[in-house]
Amino acid sequence: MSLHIYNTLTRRKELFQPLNPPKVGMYVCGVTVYDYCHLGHARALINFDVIYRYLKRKGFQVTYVRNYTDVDDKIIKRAQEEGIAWNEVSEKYIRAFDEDMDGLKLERPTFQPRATENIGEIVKIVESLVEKGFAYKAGSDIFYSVRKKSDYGKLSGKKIDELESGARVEIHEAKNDPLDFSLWKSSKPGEPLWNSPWGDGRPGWHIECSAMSMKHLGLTFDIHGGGRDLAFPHHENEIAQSEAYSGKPFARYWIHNGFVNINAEKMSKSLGNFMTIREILKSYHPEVVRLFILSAHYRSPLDYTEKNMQDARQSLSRWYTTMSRIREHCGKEKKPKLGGEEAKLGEKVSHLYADFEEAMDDDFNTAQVCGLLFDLMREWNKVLDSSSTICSSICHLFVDTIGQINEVLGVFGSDPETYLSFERGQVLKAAGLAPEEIEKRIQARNEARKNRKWEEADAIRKELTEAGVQLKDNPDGTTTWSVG
RNA sequence: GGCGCGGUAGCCAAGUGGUAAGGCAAAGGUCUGCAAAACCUUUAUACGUCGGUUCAAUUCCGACCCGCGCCUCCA
Repeated sequence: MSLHIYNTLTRRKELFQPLNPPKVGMYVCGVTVYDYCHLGHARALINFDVIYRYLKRKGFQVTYVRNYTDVDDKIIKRAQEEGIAWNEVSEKYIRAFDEDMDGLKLERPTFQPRATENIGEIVKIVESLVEKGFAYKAGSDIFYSVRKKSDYGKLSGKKIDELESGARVEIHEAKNDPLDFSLWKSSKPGEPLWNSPWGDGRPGWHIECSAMSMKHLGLTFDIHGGGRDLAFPHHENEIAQSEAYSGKPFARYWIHNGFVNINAEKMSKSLGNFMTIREILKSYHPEVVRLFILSAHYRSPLDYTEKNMQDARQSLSRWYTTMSRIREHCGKEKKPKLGGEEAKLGEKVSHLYADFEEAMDDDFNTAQVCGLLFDLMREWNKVLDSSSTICSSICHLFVDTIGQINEVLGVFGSDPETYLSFERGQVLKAAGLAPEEIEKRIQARNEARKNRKWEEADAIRKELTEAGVQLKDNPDGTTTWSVG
């Protein structure tokens, strides 16, 4: 099967056929750097990270561009509130964004252009739009005229007249039409400014993405993505101005991810119901965050609750516990023949990659991949429980395949011990316990057990359990502990 | 008001024109001094409601109800 992508433009899943295979150009709208990013941003970032990685895995040569919007009303407002320069604000939050990206284990895009570094390109496009009659000067501002092209609204399925009957369009007396949007804004005193044929000013919001995408990917390119909320007006306006400028189709496949909800409502800055990425990373391993996000399909709404996060954490702990068991068996001797359960497992393992690919080819169905993996986890535990020797080729094939899946999802493929000890560290830190302390308790408990003082032994165990530490009495008489 | 998306077990969540992946939670069992972990079994007469098409629909079509999103900055 080959890759099919749901295209917002056609509202259908379509076979993905790049313009110039094996090259693929992908542009994703980044963030406006005026504050810390929240989980909603993380979802978009992680989804497109996975899409980028999967396309590469499929053998495409992907040029991935994601911008920083580093000049904007909100940045200026923030700077004024804090009494600092506007670019101090943007610099600060670009750094924060980069830290969050690393925290979430995102791969860096091929290019991460900033609006302010592309003013020349922006001015050039605006000039051309004015020349061609798609844009006009009103006062010291330049506006794009939405009625100059008949297909305005094709991405979001909206019609200009219907939009205007809605009462929420901003009234700006300088505009010819309420839906016209600014390409270039004149600057007020104290605001950032660049020279232009229309006087000092700064770019409007939408034009930067047109300029930066076409600069790096060409006039027509393959994939353009972002959150659902960007489809209108941002992406719609990008299409209008870009196609008016180039006379060619702009992006061919439009991908939009769904929101992260809290109490069935969209997580957003304005509602104040958000969790920043850095807050979440204080309590959760990055892979837990990735698993939480990837366990739902990217277009579905995703509910953030503490319980759902804990579920993801627990699933991942179980996963790595099993992976740890499997690795132990990897080195063991080879058995010539496979028994019933083991043969069944071997069968599943052997087509795991194909199953993974089939799920991903179907519009990046990461939720299905998770199901696949947890199903296999049960199979493994079953075999591991019943046999002390496992055919090592199955172990190696499995670990190898998981490694490949991990390259795409950024989950499931870490060293199990590293992951589990991280989890241990977090629980211990929360409980204020040191490993040595736990060992001491275990010894005390085993002493009590030896003397058949069960009550005393159980009291110690209960104490540790309440601190989040689980004890496990092994068949060989030793006691080990784990968390979560 | 316009446009769009979605309603699957207690919860989260895939999926299919021929009677529903996976996870969590719950119950019973194996194991254990008791536990924990792991494994086994059980847990949706059925996928919002009502119609229609069909030999057959949860899956297609229509209407309706409910939720959400966009139409203003927003991932």
